[in-house]
Amino acid sequence: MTGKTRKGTRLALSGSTAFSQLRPETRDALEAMCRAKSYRAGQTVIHAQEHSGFIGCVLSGILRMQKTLADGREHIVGLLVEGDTFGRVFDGAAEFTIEAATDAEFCAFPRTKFEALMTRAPDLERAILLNITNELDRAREWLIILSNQKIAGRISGFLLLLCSRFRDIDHILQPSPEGIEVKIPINRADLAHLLGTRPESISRSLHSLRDQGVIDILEPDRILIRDTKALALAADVDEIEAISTLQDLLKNHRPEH
Amino acid sequence: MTGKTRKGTRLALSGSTAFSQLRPETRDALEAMCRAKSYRAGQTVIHAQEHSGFIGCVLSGILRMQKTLADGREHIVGLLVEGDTFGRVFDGAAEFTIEAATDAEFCAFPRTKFEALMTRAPDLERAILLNITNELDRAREWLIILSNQKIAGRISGFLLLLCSRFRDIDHILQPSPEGIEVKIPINRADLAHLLGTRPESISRSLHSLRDQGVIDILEPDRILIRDTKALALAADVDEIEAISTLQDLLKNHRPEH
DNA sequence: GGTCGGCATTGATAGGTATCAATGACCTTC
DNA sequence: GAAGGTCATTGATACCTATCAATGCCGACC
Repeated sequence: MTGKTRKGTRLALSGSTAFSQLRPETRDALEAMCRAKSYRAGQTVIHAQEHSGFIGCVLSGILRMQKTLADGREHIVGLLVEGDTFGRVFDGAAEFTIEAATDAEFCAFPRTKFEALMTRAPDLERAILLNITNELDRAREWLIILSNQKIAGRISGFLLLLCSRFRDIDHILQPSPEGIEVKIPINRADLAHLLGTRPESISRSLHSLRDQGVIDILEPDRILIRDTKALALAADVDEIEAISTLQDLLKNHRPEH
Repeated sequence: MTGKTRKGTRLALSGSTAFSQLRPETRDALEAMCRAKSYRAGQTVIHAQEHSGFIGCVLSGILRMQKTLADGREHIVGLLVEGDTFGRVFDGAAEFTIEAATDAEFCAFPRTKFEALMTRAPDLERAILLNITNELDRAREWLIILSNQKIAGRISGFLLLLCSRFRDIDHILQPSPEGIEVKIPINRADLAHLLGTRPESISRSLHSLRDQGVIDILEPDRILIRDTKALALAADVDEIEAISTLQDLLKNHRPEH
């Protein structure tokens, strides 16, 4: 069991965008202090306003970062997938609750030890800095997507974001001759919370996009993107960069590794 | 002129949340490398997709961070006020354009020198890390505000955010016996871009809030918050934390220093 | 096999917002 | 003082979405 944990962790740390550039010594130190954890869908990993005792790095599954509003509704501010890190370093309590959207595993680094290592290993501190910088850009891209008045536009933006962000995760994205197949990793209610709307509207907009021939709905959570250009147009986003991402995906059309 | 620049910079660096905790040597090094710049309203400071040559720290005025969409519309992802920093360190090109929303001054640190100092001075690197962590939280708070379906709710959230974030900047916030007076630092069009809507809707929602007695519109850009509780309710936000911020403001009701 | 519960979908309706168009207030400029 | 421009506001209308309600689908569980 320990062996299994170690192996999974090593894979995760080298695969993670945050930790891929670390010096071997630093990575060894990280592996030595980490402990694998697994949660079932719906469980809470970190409560908002609580000083979490660890920094986490997702190994598998999806975590959602969210805030519960005064009226009980929840809004999701981000999803965490394999390779993503979470938890605050050198700073106060978490602002958002983190819950498992699906069954999920992650490795946890004790906060105190992690911070001590950061102070000792400049490459780790630099890696964290770069990681947060990217997170910030992603959060701001979300702002753009959420600012789209029409729900179909937000969904399009979401699908495009999945394509650009999860392009190497083949259980989410799967290029095919007919287009790009996207596995939506969360249910309609979560998707609605993420896009600032309601499940009914998600459903209607998705089917509207299908009727226009932009996408196909293979299953409720499996979408086939047919017309990349129309999708980018609906998303009202920088067309050129979105399409180039999608074209890349279609070209790299690897059968399987 | 040099003297004036130095003085302004020193004030800014100690007042800035990002740099307030630095060691004196580090701050001196920063001051030595910085150069004051000023822009007029509407001018572009950094173009999106460009490697900016400097890191900036706002001294006065308002900068807006934005992205131009395919159809020519612009969406604002954040505002920068005095003490805020901008520009990317150790990473690629900027994702967003930065423009002066009002006449503005900031001090610029040459990127290469700044990065060299960061590598040399761990306290600076740590300060930047904490700064970006806070930026990230703020961006995610924006996500919550933008997820509000009703425009009046978004405006309420925006006003509350101004109160919590700019509580020490007295040319923006001014507590009074009747409530809190807020100076909105941007015009209706920018506010609409920020909140993902249109100027007409901003106007209507603002006047609707006035008719309900929640706020007063002293001038188009001067809002008096009368009923803090109703505002928090409209914003659909964590009532307790929002109200406590506002109560604090009303208590500290300093006449002027 | 049958029942229950979660989830996606569909329908009907009321309410809110985008959009187009026009007006008015204020400031700058000549 | 007149003219032009920017900006906030107001009005009318079509469109879109939230909401409530109901149906159908599917897997879990007994």
